[in-house]
Amino acid sequence: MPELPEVNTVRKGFHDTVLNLRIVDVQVHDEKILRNCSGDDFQSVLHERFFQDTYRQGKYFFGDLDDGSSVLFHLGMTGDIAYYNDPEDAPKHERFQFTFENELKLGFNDPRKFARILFLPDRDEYIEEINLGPDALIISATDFREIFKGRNTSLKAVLLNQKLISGLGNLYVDEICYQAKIHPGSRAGAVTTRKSNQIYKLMRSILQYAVDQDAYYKIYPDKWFWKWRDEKAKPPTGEGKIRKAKIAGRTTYWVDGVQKMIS
DNA sequence: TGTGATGTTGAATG
DNA sequence: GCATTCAACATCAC
Repeated sequence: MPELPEVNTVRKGFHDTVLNLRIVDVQVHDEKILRNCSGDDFQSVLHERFFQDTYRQGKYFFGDLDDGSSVLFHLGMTGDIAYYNDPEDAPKHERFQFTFENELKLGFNDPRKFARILFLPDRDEYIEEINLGPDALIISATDFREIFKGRNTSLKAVLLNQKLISGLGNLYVDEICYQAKIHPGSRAGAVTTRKSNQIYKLMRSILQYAVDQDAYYKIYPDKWFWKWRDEKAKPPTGEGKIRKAKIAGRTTYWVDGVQKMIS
């Protein structure tokens, strides 16, 4: 599920649902996704605290607590948050659960356990420490252009590199490359300023649209590549042929004859 | 039944 | 430092 728009939707739900509600109970069912503390530690640092604000950079979403510390929710591939009152409604792969003062429960669901949950005394320090790149919706056109310069790797590898720009994942990168009519395997260093600006504009419009739709992909426009990501499908315009290959280690689709390779 | 999947990290290799 | 590839994580869907 989660690239920038999906993570933002989860953040927004969290923001609108649990802010300023005191945590009265924490249950950890599986500590594996807690990456820097034990279940017991997690429980004791959160007990009687409340979330005051949220912050997102790329796919990293933070709940900021009333004492200045934060909890990082990185959803990995299958992380999601459910809210419920009846314990019977707990999601199937719930890894931990908060109960708030109004008896509402937050369940963190994650079938594949790729999520990373960290307790952070100082989130800004953490962001700096891991060298997380600027958010894809915040980076300037000028800085965006810089991330390609001198790089011998593929365009796709650069766009997926969270240390250069954060928030893009496999699906949105393919969508951006399709709409920009550029082959994802193009050499990053060969991207011109003109092309970079075009990619930048499309990236912004695609992400902003998805964010505005709460990442509800079923209502994305028919002309988007999204719905056609399938080797056997006909390209959206009827022109060219859909291809599939591994690029930057990820399954990549593009339309041969429409997306130009630059090298 | 086997395969691959919206992600990240660390290790090993060149 | 840069780039690539691989394994690891655990479950589900086709």
